[in-house]
Amino acid sequence: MSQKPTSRYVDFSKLDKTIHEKARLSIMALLAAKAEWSFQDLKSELDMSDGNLITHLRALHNSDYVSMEKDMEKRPQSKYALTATGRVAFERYLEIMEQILKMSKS
Amino acid sequence: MSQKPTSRYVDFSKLDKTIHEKARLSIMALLAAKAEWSFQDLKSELDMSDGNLITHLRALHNSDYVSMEKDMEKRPQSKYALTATGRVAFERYLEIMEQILKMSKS
DNA sequence: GAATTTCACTTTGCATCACAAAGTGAAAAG
DNA sequence: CTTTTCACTTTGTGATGCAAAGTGAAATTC
Repeated sequence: MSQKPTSRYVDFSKLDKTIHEKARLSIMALLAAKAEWSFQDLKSELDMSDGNLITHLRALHNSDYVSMEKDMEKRPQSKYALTATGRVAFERYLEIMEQILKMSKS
Repeated sequence: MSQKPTSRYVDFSKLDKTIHEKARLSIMALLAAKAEWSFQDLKSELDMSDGNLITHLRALHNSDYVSMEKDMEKRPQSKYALTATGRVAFERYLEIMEQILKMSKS
């Protein structure tokens, strides 16, 4: 069933495309470093437009990597966090990236 | 002149976009690991179409990251390698990626 | 030596996608 | 009650990743 033969090098195809995109990698890294972020904090930290940020957050949410929690009691203030799935996927991404680093340095 | 304020986190905007793209990152990593590659070897290692591969190689060449050397004596057999510029840019990319790894793991 | 294959491309075309700008609706602030 | 803030949504555009098919020259096969 698996068609790609193993090589001496890293299998780059395993690099999760959803995570690899720069903007989303940034978001994932921030969410991994601090548990919960508001939309506003992510926005000012990453310096992205509303539309762009929400689009990437939605993409990550659709992959079940990020949870969106709307706090409806206080004015619309959403909280974003990694899901368990997201954490696992991100760790996997980091592992492969680390292999690339190792391979590239030697 | 520089408008973006420094934050506690990694400055993701410094991640070289030309290198970050998956296909080109793969190429750069392979060229960093082994000095010279033929078109054919890159192609079979990365499992990419001709058009796709040459496009990415050309993009890297246009940024002066990769040298293309046509060996005209023997049938068209091109050799690809990192330029000095390319090596520096790639090392810089790896440094930033390493910061992201560190930050994400703690 | 004619036909086929290999190689390193080029061209074309499509579909995805990043991104910005402007709009929306509700709540809070003034 | 008007304005601002917040968390979005909608729309539009340009870039770009990628495959498929073509090209031309050299090497190989017959």
